[in-house]
Amino acid sequence: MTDSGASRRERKERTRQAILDAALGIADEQSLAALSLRQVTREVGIVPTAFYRHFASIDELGLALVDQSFASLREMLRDVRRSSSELTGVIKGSVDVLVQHVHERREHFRFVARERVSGPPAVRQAIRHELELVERELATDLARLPHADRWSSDDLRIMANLIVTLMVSTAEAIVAAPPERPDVEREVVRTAVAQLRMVVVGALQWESR
Amino acid sequence: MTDSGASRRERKERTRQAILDAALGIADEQSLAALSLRQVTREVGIVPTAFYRHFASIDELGLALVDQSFASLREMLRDVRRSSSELTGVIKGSVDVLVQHVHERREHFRFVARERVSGPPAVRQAIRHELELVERELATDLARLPHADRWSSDDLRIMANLIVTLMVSTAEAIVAAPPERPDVEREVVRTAVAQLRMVVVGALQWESR
DNA sequence: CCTTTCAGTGAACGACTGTGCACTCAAAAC
DNA sequence: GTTTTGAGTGCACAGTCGTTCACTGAAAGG
Repeated sequence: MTDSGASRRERKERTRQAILDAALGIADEQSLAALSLRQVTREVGIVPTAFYRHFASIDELGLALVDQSFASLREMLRDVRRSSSELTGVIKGSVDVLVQHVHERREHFRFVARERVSGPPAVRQAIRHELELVERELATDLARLPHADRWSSDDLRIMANLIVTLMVSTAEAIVAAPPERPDVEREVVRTAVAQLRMVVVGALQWESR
Repeated sequence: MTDSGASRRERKERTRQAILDAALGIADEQSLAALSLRQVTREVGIVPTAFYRHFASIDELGLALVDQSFASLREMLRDVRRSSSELTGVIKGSVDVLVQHVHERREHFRFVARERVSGPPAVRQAIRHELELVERELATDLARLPHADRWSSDDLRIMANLIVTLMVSTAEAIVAAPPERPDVEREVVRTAVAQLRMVVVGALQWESR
C-alpha cells in the first residue's frame, strides 16, 4: 500500500474506512455471509493478514457496517422531523425524505434490508435493536400529536411498529426497483403515501379496547 | 447410497427430495448463498458429482425450494379462506391460521423471508413474483367484500399490498421469535391483529381521491 | 539519535470449494 | 437374453478460504 497520507493514525483510519467501503460494495452484490476477508483486502489493496490490524473478525466488520448504516438512517430521521415541522403534508414529506436518503445512501439501506433477516446472528440482533429504538422514538413523537390522548401507550407502540414496518418495506421496494426506472419508483411512493394515509385514518378512528 | 426402494424413478425422486430437505435445513442456519454443493451431498450421503443428476446448478435447487415453500404458503392461504367463511372473527382467524402454518412449516417460511431479500437474483425474483400473485388474489377477494364499491381497483391493489406486507412481516417476527417463548409470540399476534384492525378501520373510512 | 510501536508484508498450512472425466452395475427396454 | 440407460462412484484438478508466524520499515516517543 502506497498511501502518502499524513500521520499514522490518519492513514490507519483511512484504510479502515477503505475496508468498510469495499465490504459494503461487495456485500451489496451478494451478502455479508458470503463475504470473504481475502476478497475485501484484495479490493483495498492490502495483504489478507493486514485485515486483522483493523478488525478481530468479519463479524466485527459487520457490526461496524451496522453502525455506519444506522448513522445514515438517523440522519434521515432527523430530516424527517425537520420536514414535519414545516407545513407541507407530513406524510408525503416524510416519504419524500425517505426516498431522497435511500438514493443518497443506497448501499446502507440495502445493507440493513438484507442483513436484517439474513445476516449473522450478531448483526441481525444489532439491527433489530436499532429498529426498536427508532420505533420507540416514533412512539413518543406520536404521543405529542394532537388527539394523542385517545391512544394508550400500547396503541402507540402498535402504531409505531406498523409505521416502521411500512417504511422498511417501502425502503426495500425503492432499493429493489431498477435504478433508472423512475416510473416504478413513483408508483412505490404513491402506494406508500396512500397506505400511510389509510393507517392514519384508521388510527384517528381508533377506539382502544 | 444403499436405498432399497423400488423402481428407479422412485429412488431418484427420493434422493431429489432428500437433497431439497438437506439444503433447506442447511440454508436455515446460514443462507442459500452460503450453501455448498458438497455440504448438501455429504448430508444426503451421496458423492458430490451425483448432485448434477438432479440439478444443473445450485440456482436451480434454489428455485425448486421456492416452489416447495410456496406450496406450503398456498396451503395456508387455502386455510385462511376456509376459516374466513366461518363466523369467527376474520382477522383473528387469519392470523391464527398464519401462526399455525408457520409452526408446521417453519423452515419454508424462514426460507422465503430470508431469500426474498438476500437470495440469488433468480430466487429473489421468483419469490417477488409469487408474492405478487398472492397480492392479486387478495385484491380480488377484497373486491367481493360488502362495501367494496367504495374502493377503486387502485385502492384494492394498495390495500392488498399493505395487508400482504403486514402478513409477511408478522411471519418474519414469528419465525424470529425464540421457539420456546410463547409469550413473545402471543405479543406478536396481538400486535398483528390490532394492526390489521387499524388498517381495516382506515380502509372502511377510505375516500378514494 | 536511539528505541519502541505497529500497519502492512509474504510464505506457508490444512481445509474446503465446484467441476470434469472415466467408471460401475442394476434397473429398464427391447 | 442382450443391450441400453443413467444414478451413483472415485479420482483428480485448480481455486479459494481463514489463520499462523516471523518479518520489514517508517512514524512516534523518549
